[in-house]
Amino acid sequence: MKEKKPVEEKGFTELPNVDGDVVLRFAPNPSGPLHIGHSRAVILNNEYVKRYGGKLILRVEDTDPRRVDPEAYHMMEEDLKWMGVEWQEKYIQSDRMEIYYEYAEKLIELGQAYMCTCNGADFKTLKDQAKPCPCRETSPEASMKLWKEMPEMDEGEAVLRVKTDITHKNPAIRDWVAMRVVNYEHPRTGNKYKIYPMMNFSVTVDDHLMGVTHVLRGKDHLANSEKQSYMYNHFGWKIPEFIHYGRLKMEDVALSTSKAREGIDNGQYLGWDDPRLGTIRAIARRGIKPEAIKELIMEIGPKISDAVVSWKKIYGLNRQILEETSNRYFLVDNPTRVIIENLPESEQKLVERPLHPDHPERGMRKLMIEPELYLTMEDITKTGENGVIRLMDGINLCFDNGKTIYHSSDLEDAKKAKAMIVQWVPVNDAIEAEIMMPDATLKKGFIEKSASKLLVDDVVQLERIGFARVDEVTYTKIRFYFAHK
RNA sequence: GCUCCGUUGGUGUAGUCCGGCCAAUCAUUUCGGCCUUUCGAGCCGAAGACUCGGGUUCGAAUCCCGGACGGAGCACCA
Repeated sequence: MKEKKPVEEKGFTELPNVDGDVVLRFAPNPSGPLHIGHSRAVILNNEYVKRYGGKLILRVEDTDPRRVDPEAYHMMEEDLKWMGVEWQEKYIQSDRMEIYYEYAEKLIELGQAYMCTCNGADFKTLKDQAKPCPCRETSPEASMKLWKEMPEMDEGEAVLRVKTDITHKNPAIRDWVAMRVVNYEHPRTGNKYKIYPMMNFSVTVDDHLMGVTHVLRGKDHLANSEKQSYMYNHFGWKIPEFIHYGRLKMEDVALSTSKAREGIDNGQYLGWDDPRLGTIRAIARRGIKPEAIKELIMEIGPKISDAVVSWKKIYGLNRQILEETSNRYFLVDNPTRVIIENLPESEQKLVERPLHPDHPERGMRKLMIEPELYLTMEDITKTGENGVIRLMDGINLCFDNGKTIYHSSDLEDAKKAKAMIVQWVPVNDAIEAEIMMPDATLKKGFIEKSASKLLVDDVVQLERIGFARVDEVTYTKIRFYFAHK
């Protein structure tokens, strides 16, 4: 038995200022299914909760009705479950509108938020010069009055702003928007609400109310963390630890949800689980195991610099898992049917090969050497007219003028002739098979009979081809999704 | 342009806070060899890095200054 490698912790460093249990949250915007870029936040949060104890909150941030895909709510949960993530509490922000209104009013009363009726461009001009707009002087009473009138307003007529420091050296931080009017039907709440909180506002209220101790978020939120700090201070709330991780980029994969959606809509991609996409469901369908993703993220950790991950890296991690669990089968792709002219009766024998070379206890596969066999076209071509080819655990063949001729049966003969040793499938009981490749091309061929026992989601190693996940099994055909070599 | 942040082999990481034990860790990758009737695994070996320039210091990957490169933000998105 091989020893299982210990889980490398590497970049998975300690969280700062942990005092007992931690409360963490994963807070996605429901705009589509999760992709591998999300896995950094997902895995890190989940693993830190496991390490320190405490709880993980799933919070769906759907406060922009225009950016909500109703399908995403359940797709995201499916993806999280596939990744083995367990959350103890779940909130949906569109259920919490009244809470946000309540805190907006409190902030107005504190004089730390004001209704601003400037148009965006005017405000920006002033802001960029570190000058307050006239609305900043609005009294809490007057702001409150305007706030109450806000549901009657149109988009853009007024916003609620949180006071920060109008001279802050980073213009992005200056007096940010907390609430705005949105005239758009929300997939969950319909037209019940017109005033929606901005992410910075709802996040701050929720993180405080939910007792979040550590906020793990992408470094694109660096400025937001600073914006939010002002609001924490206005309320006298304790600021959680903010940890910003860098972006996770995948080689050759467009991760953006909007681009994927576009491609799906125009028929370029097969769906959210198209093998070319970087979505969690696409990766899952290809037979990548959640443990491989977890190990990847654990190695990268929560550091702020970006990480560029190659598929090879993921394949390597996945292979360590699959190698142990995957049974072996012969599949012949791009098949050519050969008829062996002079196959001796004595050589028409049963060949047995283990399902897994390291685990004989899993049993054997049985294939009959018969005159009619499928071989891969490329193997025949490479062998050529003068070469010898060996059927794995079987016999040696050569080709002459388009004919296939029995050569010998001893392995030594094959070695002497420098024969390729190839997989083969008897025509007699071959099962039709196809493999969906990572570039979404389809390979067709035949697989040996013993594969008929395979079940959907099994991952096997197709000898000399690579690892593949069983995607669909029918009476006449087995479809695989290719994982990697 | 402005504001912030980052930069260790092909890739990912350790080390950077608290300078010396770092001629730099581990993994993956690539290339050899052994083993093996596939691939993979295993074993052995090899390749390959501190962004650059100054400064401080007896001594710098580590501290300071400057440049380069890269990234993020500069929304009534999250």
